[in-house]
Amino acid sequence: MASILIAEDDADLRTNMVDILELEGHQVVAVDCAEAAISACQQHTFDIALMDLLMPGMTGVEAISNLRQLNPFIAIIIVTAYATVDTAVDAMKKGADSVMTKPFNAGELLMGIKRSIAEKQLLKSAVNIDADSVYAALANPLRRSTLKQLGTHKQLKFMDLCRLVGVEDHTRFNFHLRQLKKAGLVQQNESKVYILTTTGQFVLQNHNLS
Amino acid sequence: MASILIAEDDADLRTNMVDILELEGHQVVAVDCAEAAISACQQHTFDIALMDLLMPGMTGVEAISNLRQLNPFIAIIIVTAYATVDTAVDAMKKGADSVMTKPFNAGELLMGIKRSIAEKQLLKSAVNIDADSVYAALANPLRRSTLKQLGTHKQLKFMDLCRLVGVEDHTRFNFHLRQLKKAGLVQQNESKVYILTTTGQFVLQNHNLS
DNA sequence: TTGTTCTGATAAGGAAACTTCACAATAGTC
DNA sequence: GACTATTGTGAAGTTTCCTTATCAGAACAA
Repeated sequence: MASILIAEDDADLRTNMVDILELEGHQVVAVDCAEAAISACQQHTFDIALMDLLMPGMTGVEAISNLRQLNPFIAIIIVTAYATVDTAVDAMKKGADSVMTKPFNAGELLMGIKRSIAEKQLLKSAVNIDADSVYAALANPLRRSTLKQLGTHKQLKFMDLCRLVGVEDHTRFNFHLRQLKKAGLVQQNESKVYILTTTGQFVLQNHNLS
Repeated sequence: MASILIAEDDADLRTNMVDILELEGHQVVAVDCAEAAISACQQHTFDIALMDLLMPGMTGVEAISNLRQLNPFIAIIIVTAYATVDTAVDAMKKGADSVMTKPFNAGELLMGIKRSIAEKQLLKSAVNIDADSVYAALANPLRRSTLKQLGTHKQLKFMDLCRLVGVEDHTRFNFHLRQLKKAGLVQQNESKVYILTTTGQFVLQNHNLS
């Protein structure tokens, strides 16, 4: 199913995790420290990395930036016995996708894996958008403003949108609106009202347009 | 100092927090539910929102998307007595900037505020970049590739960079490199080697270029 | 030295983006 | 029906972006 990397210095727990995940049909590579995880990531692109927090050498959290540099789309789950709210928050701030507390049973492990895959799936689909046309569309402040207005007002008629953005020449605005449509960020619903597409919503959320 | 919004249904704790923060010179607005916090955010732009998790009506986490839509740069701290690792991770996934556990003393509260301000400061400085030129620069796949290569190799000479990106015509590549320089994403150090600027590094981290 | 590669400036021409103007079709209003 | 605001299309024209070609100084090897 998924390609999973495990970094865990406790040999017993490690083999246990490998067994659980392989039994479920996942392809697993297990190592005993963060440095080995990084080099493993250089040779194979994993879907998920389960990183123990405390290991000899680098911690799991410290390795996050390295792993993500090698593979931007890897889901990183920090696993630790000594999880407090503070350590969990810190791990998330540093770029972890989730935090699991030891001990956990097989069901909890598989559930965590499943959820991470589902969450990454959203991002994967958003990456399939045409970066060229999206960036070109965002290069214009008028179009960024249009996207933002559509984000707040959800659905708007042509002239209302035009006035909100502050363009007096409607035909000029029409040009930019068509550019947004062509880039796949904006669409018209059945009653001709303009709304954001799903990619448009994604872009709006992730790009902090200014 | 900072403009802070507090949403907390426990009246005693609320006035206590207000006292602590006002004593430190902050400007504080306090409300008793998430809905009131949202409407307060419509009338004033706060730097920080301290949101209780469990309140009558909407939870603090549920309000996050509303608050952030009204003010993309607000730092949202979820405050709760019943914080587990799971609830903290969930809050972070939903867009919280940090999670604090009750009870806390004045020092912990002020420290949390201070840290959030510092972290947001980084983002604020990155927002000062000229969005027009940055997006225009990113609109070209050759330039995105150049940025990525500079991100991994840290510093590169002109021809090495040119070959890595896969352009045979160096003068054409030179054009795009200059565009990147003009957009403030790339610079040359004292020995003429090309490196990313801080804004370049920021863009590379936050934009998941494809 | 001579030649070669690296690094870059400049100018010309084409392609794409953007604006503006002119003109319709439609819908709603009196 | 007459009138107006809305929602477009299409064709100039202008500006900006991008490519290509030419040349030239600097670094470096033989």
